[in-house]
Amino acid sequence: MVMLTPAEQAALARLEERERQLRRGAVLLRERDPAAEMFILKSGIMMSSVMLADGSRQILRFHFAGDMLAVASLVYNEATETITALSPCTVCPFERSLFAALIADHPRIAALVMVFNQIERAALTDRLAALGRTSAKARVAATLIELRNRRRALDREITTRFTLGLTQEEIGDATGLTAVHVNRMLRQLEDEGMITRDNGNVTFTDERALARAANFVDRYAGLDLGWLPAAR
Amino acid sequence: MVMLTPAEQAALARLEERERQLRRGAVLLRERDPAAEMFILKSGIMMSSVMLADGSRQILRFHFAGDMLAVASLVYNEATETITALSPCTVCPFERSLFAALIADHPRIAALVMVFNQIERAALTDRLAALGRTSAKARVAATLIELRNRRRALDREITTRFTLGLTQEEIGDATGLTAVHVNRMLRQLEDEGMITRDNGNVTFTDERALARAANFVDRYAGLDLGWLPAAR
DNA sequence: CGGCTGCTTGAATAGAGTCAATAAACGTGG
DNA sequence: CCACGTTTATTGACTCTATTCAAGCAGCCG
Repeated sequence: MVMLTPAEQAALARLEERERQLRRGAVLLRERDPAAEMFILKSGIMMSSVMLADGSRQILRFHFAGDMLAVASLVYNEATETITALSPCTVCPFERSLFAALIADHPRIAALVMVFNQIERAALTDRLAALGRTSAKARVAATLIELRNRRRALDREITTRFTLGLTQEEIGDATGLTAVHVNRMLRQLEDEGMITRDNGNVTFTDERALARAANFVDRYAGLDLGWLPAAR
Repeated sequence: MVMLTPAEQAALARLEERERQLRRGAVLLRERDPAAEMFILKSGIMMSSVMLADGSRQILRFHFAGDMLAVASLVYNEATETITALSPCTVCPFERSLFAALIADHPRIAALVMVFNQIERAALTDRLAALGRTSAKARVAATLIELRNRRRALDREITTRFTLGLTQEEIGDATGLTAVHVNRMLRQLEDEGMITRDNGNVTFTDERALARAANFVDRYAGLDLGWLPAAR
């Protein structure tokens, strides 16, 4: 989408010098723990979540390969979110000071980071609107579509069938529902012919209807990167 | 908090060369309209919101003096959010190309913009958790506290009494509730002795209890800006 | 085999929405 | 300054969506 100069590529590569493996369920960073590191997610799927006073959990975001994690470490001394592996993962940790140097030296990379910030902001506000103003069924449908799309972005083989990789409780924590109600909504989507399920996999059987049920908006359409500053 | 060099200050001042006045209710930017401008909010209170297919509205964020608006114009050709004045406002419009030049020339300002992005991200995720996992009463209480705090940040006179400046319907659109239910929750907070109300003003009579009811977290505590690159 | 964890379903309950009617506040033009 | 129309606030009665509680089942792993 955007061509990077060799110098820029080399600078980015420095962020990926170290690697760390995580098993499903492993916690990369826990809310309120001191944190001065950031991470690139190299492979696998992770999530970030927060815990509320009453012990309930809200999943904020799912992370896929290529995402930059714990960017809040730039600004906060303590982690604001818990980051957990949903599948076996590889992450590349780096110091925030290294990142600071990177954006000071490479304004175009700084600009690109802002681009991703804005895309993420759009994703968060879509979820906000979904939680505030859409039905349980719509939220579950939207979650299914988002998971499929992000998986598909990394693996062109994937079309209508994919591995969910989440428990129904996790879907509930992402959508603000109970696991029980998530189950009922999945059943309803199935009964209405929009999806079928077979142990952990979901198949979209009427994607049009599912997208309609989900109030889906594609945030990667309509991107415009023409404003980026010139390479240095 | 952070000292800017004269050159940096001058560069920032260029963003505020033009001014535009808005009346309450005026729309600065409408969702899906083409947009290549950004804005600094100089005075007044605004909100950004999205409209859903069924005509319901979700308010995403309230904006106060000093906020940068429509940052998504950096990345999207069409506005992703509607931005509306909640009081008489003054905004300073500028081209996104001017902003691109600014961050290319002044890495420290680029870094500061990222800081604000992250603070905003934290605010959005707090709201996400509130919508997903807290009761109607908690959401209304949290909204009251947020409005008071942001007003107080600009006007040290304000302590426990402040002007709401929002209709109950607007509070509902921010919290994902109906206006009717917002009314009931305000009444309940009043009956329980946490607030009192007099035409459009709210007074906190038991702030401790209100903060507890709201699950409140102060996101401006724990900031750490030591990582910022050196001035150039 | 036995003990998890996750999935499924039903019945009862609670929290928030809808509908409707009234009252109060506000704004505007005469 | 007042009258009138509009928006906003308030409250009650009823409905419905999602939660809670509970029980049974399936699959997986040591």
